[in-house]
Amino acid sequence: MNIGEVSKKAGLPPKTIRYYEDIGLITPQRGANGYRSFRDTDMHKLAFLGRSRALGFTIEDCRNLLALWDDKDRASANVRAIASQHLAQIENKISDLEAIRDTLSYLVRECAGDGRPECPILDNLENSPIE
Amino acid sequence: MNIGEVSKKAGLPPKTIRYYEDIGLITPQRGANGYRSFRDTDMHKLAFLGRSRALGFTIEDCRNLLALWDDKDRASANVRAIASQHLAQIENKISDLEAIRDTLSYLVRECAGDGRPECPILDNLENSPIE
DNA sequence: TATTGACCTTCCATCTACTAGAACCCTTAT
DNA sequence: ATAAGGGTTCTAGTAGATGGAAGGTCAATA
Repeated sequence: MNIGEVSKKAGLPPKTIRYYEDIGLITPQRGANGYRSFRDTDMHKLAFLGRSRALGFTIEDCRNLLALWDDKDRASANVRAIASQHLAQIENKISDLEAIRDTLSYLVRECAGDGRPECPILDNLENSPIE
Repeated sequence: MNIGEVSKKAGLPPKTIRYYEDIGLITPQRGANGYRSFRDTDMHKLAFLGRSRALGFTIEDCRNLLALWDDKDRASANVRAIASQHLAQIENKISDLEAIRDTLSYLVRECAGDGRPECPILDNLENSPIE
């Protein structure tokens, strides 16, 4: 399989696939013409990577998850540790964003948004936080 | 005021302040010794930038907000447009993260997390999404 | 056979918003 | 004189790709 076909099947752009090879996540073989030649295992890895990245795992997490996936003697505890650490970070990020959202939506509500210069949003950014 | 003092007052690292000068957000004067010499307006701008960034506005948004702040003939509609666009992005990001959080927390709950190799997390990453 | 067009290759640059570090200058106190 | 603690510039690196240029390959057609 050439990169274009793999790209369609895995749902990843060719550039991304080449990048993943660059950083050692996959190691496709090469044909006589120099083209990358992907086997099924490469495809599966790419699909795995696509889903891991879609869940927000970092590349390094993906690398570790991929290694655990390959290791049939793994302990699921190791997988779970990575996932729950990531989950905790997601939850923190959600809280942060919710706080920002609350402030922003309050300010947007307060702002007349017309032709006049008075603006609670700028007032807030100029002075200390609301509360 | 030298950069160290401004750094403490504005709550921004000196490196960041120099970077903000580099990209043209502030233009402090220089003393005879080559040191940056910050005036009150620079301080206010930096504080403004600190709060804008804390609300997640991009540097380009900050640049525009700063220009509107300076413009006493501004229309608050322009400020509100920037803020509500940003708010919409925040809300989208929150939704995305919540979906990820739900998937992850389900998978983490399902995984035994012991010494055995069986792992619903890896199973999910290997195959299609849960649902 | 020549050529077109769709593929593939590598390499370098760019993006965001800083941050780390090296090498060096200035000021003040001892 | 020298040492500490400022300040300066410069380059390079971070994460995770993405864009574009310059060129090689392949299958089909005129």
